Amino acid sequence: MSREITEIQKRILNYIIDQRSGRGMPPTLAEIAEYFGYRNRATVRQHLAALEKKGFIKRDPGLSRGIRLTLEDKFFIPRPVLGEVAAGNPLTIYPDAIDTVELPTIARMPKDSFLLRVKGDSLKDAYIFGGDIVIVNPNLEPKNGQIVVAVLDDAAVVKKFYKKKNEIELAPENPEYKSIVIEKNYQRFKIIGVVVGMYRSMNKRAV
Amino acid sequence: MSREITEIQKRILNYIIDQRSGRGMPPTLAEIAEYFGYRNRATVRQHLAALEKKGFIKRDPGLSRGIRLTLEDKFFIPRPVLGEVAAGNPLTIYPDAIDTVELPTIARMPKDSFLLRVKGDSLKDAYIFGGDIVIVNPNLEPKNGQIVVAVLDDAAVVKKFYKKKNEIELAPENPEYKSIVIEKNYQRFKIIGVVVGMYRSMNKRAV
DNA sequence: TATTTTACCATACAAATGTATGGTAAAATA
DNA sequence: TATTTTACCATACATTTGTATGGTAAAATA
Repeated sequence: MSREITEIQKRILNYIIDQRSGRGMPPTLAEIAEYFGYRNRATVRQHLAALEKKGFIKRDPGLSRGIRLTLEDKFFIPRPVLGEVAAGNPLTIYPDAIDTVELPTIARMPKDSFLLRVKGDSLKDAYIFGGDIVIVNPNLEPKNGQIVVAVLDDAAVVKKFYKKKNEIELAPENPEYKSIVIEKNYQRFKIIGVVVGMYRSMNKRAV
Repeated sequence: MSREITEIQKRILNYIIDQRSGRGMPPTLAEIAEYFGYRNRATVRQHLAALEKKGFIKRDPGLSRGIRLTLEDKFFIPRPVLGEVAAGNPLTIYPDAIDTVELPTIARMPKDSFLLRVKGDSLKDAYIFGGDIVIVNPNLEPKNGQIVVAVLDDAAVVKKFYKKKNEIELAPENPEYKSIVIEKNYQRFKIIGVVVGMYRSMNKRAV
């Protein structure tokens, strides 16, 4: 049995998450079927069975809208922070978790995403500061203007992404730092993921 | 017709609120009936009709668990009156349906923490902006310098909290707005909770 | 006092919702 | 190649859920 989630299953899972946070309750089988254009609910049911088997959801048999998100059981879930990512000067990502943070469940984190703690102030014009936690999705195709995490010469950077003809520009949010321009087929450069969210705890910092 | 909510109606409303925040979805008529020991759902239905008539809930006919909390909706999703918050003036959150006596009920509505979507820019110096989600803990004693959510004269404000000898100062983060000073035993003022965290989704905004 | 509201009940029905079974076809996997 | 998984379909059925109607009794109100 493959542990991987399929594309369709992922879309259904996302729809459930959206409905739950947007409308305040999980959808019914019929609602899912209608949204995806299925002609009957059994199809949905099979997808849900697959999602449950793979551990993404838990079903309450016989209960209407009885779909629970195992990822989102608690309001806060502890998650590992994989490293600190730098500001101006690139920093290495640690192989193992350096810390855990209690992430609010509304901070929707795809299963394959990970967390990084921001160091320095190169993103301060994007209102992201040292100490903030960014949520990184490694499976997204970066679009122009999005903030990405990348590895450049064995070091990690968090910058705005701009794709050009033959090169890629990584622009800082802070004008004190310069843009980095990389040739498109430069070997020692790799996009790690797209920053999809940010979390800040208020208690530690003196606001 | 009395505008007042009855004791039983209040208990049912609280049960709905608890279920929604605790289990992630509103209860069915049958679940309410079972919890309160009613032998049939028509009784529950009549109470819900009364609650809807008085403006506390909104029902979606034919939909399972189709109970929406109008209070919570207005609390979480600001209404057209938002211009006031953008201008730094307090945002009205409670409609005429609720009098000031019921305010504490709303404050203890969530079990532990709850969420507010920020509108306007009165917190921009704290780097919190419209669209951001703040996480509010109603069970914390506010300390000086912390950001609190409070109800002042039937309106909600999000400000920095400073306790003084005989008064409380609510300072905005944005210097364009003025501080609010309240006498310590002023009746129409109540702290709802302390802002403990903040979350921002990156996909929606053009960073 | 008469009327209305509140707070339950019973019964019946309709619609929504979840379940079960069996089938087809393409893609992935062993 | 044979088998399994994925991704749908159709049909039928059971249960849950919401709705409708009519009734009783106490309390509140006019």
